[in-house]
Amino acid sequence: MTANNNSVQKIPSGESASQDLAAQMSFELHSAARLLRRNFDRRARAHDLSRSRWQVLWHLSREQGLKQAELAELMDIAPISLARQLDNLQGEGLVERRQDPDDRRCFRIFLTGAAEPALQVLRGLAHQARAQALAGFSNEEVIQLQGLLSRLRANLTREEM
Amino acid sequence: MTANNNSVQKIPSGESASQDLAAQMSFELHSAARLLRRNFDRRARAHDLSRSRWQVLWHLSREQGLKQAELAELMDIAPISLARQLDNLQGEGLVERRQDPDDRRCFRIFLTGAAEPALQVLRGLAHQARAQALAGFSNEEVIQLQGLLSRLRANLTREEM
DNA sequence: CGCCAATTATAAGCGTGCTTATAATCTTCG
DNA sequence: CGAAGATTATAAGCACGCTTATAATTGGCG
Repeated sequence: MTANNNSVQKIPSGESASQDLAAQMSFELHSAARLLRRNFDRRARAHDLSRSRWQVLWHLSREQGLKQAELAELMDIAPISLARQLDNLQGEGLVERRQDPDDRRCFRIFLTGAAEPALQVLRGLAHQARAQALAGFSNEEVIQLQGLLSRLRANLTREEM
Repeated sequence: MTANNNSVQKIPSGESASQDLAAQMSFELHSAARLLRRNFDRRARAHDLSRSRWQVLWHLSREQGLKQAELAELMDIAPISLARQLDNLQGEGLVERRQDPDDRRCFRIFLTGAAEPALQVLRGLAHQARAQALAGFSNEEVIQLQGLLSRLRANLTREEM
């Protein structure tokens, strides 16, 4: 029952080489994303902002007045995940839920004035994190990376299969 | 106290345009990584494999006999996070901890024979997920993406600042 | 030798995402 | 109108990462 197989079979064909490349890329992607997140988190913690908080604030700073479901969709998380974050942020007075006058089921989400200082800090932190991440990248390379990721994302987004 | 500021100030300078680009790229990176993960998870769930499980198995299939701390380092997660996964995997008989003869503090981690079928499934799933993600990508583009991500990762890895 | 710092694994508890289920409300259509 | 189904928010409970703290062991150094 302890018969482990140590032989790491390297299949030599071209097909598998391309697979190996893709696997390595996936790993890089995963890893890069986590490092970026972690890097930002580390900076943010000193300012009492945590990951989910800044994500919500960042999206709200781009567009306010959405209902929760819409915002969640935009952020690409489940509505319930957002609800809890909003509970916290509302508790701290950074956002507010306003009743939609036309539909009593839903709220519209807005930043409060108290959020502005946090947003200022946020922008600074994001700037720092990206400066480190993209050190040595030309503007063109950033565009290139953005384009490739965007295509990859589109591939995965459309009809789940 | 509800004085929210709806004006989304678009600062027009070139410096900020480049910042905006970088911000967009960060979002894409984050998003692409999550979608890839989620896509794989969705496929894997049907086979009773969960994310952390396959990550551990995948790394082990590349190198066995590491101690937990080393494996965790390789996987870029905290040792304690790995410990819980190994508890589960060991409970299912897919991996085993062998006492290191020279250092009674640590274990060496190995796959058992029972892990092989899971690995087979895993490779198939990974193949599918990547095929979807990289649809329409040339081999060169994958290499390009891999290279850019690798540089980004290196930037974030070295000395935490 | 004997003590102190480092290393290894683990425990406790938190944050944040998810799935699944529920209550309230809206919309549609017989 | 009124019942059925969709939509919106929320609740309960799980998965898995993290930080911080603890126990066992090792290794170095007075």
